[in-house]
Amino acid sequence: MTVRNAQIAAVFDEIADLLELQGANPFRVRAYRNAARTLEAWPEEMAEWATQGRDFDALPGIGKDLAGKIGEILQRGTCAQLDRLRAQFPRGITDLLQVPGLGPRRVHALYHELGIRTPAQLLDAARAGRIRTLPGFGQASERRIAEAVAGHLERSTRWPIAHVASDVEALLAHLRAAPGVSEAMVAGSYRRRRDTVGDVDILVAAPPGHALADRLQSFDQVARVLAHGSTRASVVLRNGLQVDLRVVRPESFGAALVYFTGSKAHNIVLRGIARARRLKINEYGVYRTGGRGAGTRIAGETEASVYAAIGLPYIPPELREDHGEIEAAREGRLPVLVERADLRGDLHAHTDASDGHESLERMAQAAREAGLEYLAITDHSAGLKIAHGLDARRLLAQCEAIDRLNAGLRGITLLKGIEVEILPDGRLDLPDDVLARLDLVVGAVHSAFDLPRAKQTARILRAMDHPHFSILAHPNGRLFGTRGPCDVDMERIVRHARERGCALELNSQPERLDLFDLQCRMARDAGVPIAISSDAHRGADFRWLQYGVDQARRGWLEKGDVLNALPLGRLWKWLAATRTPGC
DNA sequence: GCCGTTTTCGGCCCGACTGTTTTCAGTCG
Repeated sequence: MTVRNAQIAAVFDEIADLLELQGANPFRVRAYRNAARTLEAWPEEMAEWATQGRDFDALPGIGKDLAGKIGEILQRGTCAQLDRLRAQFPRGITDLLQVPGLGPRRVHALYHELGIRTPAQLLDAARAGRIRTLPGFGQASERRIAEAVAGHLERSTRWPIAHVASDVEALLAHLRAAPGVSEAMVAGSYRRRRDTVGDVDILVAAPPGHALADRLQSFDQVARVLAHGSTRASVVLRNGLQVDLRVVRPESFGAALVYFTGSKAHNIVLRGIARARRLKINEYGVYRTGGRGAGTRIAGETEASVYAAIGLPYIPPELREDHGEIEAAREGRLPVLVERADLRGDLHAHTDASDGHESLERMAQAAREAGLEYLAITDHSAGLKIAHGLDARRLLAQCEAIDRLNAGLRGITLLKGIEVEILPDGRLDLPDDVLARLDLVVGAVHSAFDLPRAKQTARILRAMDHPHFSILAHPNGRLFGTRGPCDVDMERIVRHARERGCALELNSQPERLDLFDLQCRMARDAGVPIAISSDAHRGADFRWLQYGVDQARRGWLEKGDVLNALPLGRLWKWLAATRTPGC
């Protein structure tokens, strides 16, 4: 059994939870949590490091002790310390920590005073009126806990970012229209353009004493109010999304934007740099802490002023994860991130010939209106029955139709392609002589998602070895809310793509956003081009490209890393070069 | 438990809100 980084992180998180319940030194708890976050985000597997004899304490935040525990977890799947801690607490008690409003102290009290060890028992106790009897708890606490547990048991915790965009835009417009508001922006993971968000943070610049919490509550989508003070408020929208509002004076807007955009890890590093310079960063600005000028505010109106105050250039929000961006900023080697306007074409789209909803002509027109110069038509192949996939005869007929259409099109060129099924054994779903007549071949897995890692990886590697293979579509197969990613060895796939000279897709559909951000970075580092593709099934879907670009930026991609940022002439050359010689 | 431009010990980000407190602890982000 190979132990993955995510499993090591889960062990460290559970240790952290149990140490918290035990009342351990909070900084010790934080060390475990930091280690878990580092491992989750690290692009290379520690199991691989172990076979290479590399030392785990080369990871940031991992010292001798945690390095030893990583080694132990790789061998046993757990570690002695976790075993000891588990023996001291009832199984599953850490679930209680997930209930909003319950932290370690209160869970400790609930367990020791009332014997509560599960969310269901907690709900029973709250309804029976037993919680209000505990010191430090009252009737209000009891009611809120009951609501939180009931909500916790049913609520989905994250949304694809595109699913909340219309609510967010409407709410921003509602807030901006309030008198006295000079700016309103989204912060948090939404602004960092993560693929999913758990809640939405909105920041507003307005004079002190402004009744913005009331303005928030008057938004017609608000279902209930969780909290409201003079500078903060939290509400839950009708769809269950939590929105946190913060109000600051205009002169603090930049500092507050840095603060609430995060990530938390990024901010902690910024504060460390500030401390070393005898400065303090909070949501109101950057302040001197030592000498005669102590307390003087030296920055904060803009984000750039905050970064400049600690000697750094502006860092784009998508990079603020403490994944090396601060070191890069210090050394002047921040990437110049790709932008939507850099995309010259789109290399994955469907028509009504398979499961798309519009004709060739309409898709071509919509692509041109989206500012694209070329569009690859890549309908499904026959193996995907549910999508009415194309067999060789229908595909060749479509090729002829594209040739005829191209002859009359202005401002857009259609490329002849296919999204061909990668069969479970790694063969492609169409004959070689048919694939040879296409401009590009996009290969995709739509079946046998649950193959074991070695077989799934070998299946994809074999498909990539096909002489006409161009791009691997949605490489993980994740469909948010439907299925998780396939178990594949992405490092091997990236290495193989480099050796084979083919590309990986970053699928821009909001439920996919696949490649993931860290994998984009891995591909970039390996020199493998990425196609940011819409996978459009109707003309309106070209708007998804923005979400793909957002994720590409999180993966540190520059224009030069993106295949469809090439002008058409250079794309033709790339496509010709990627075909294995002799075919 | 980690770490070093205050350095191998003594720090570790910091402020707002809530509830139950009568001055603050717990939780959250």
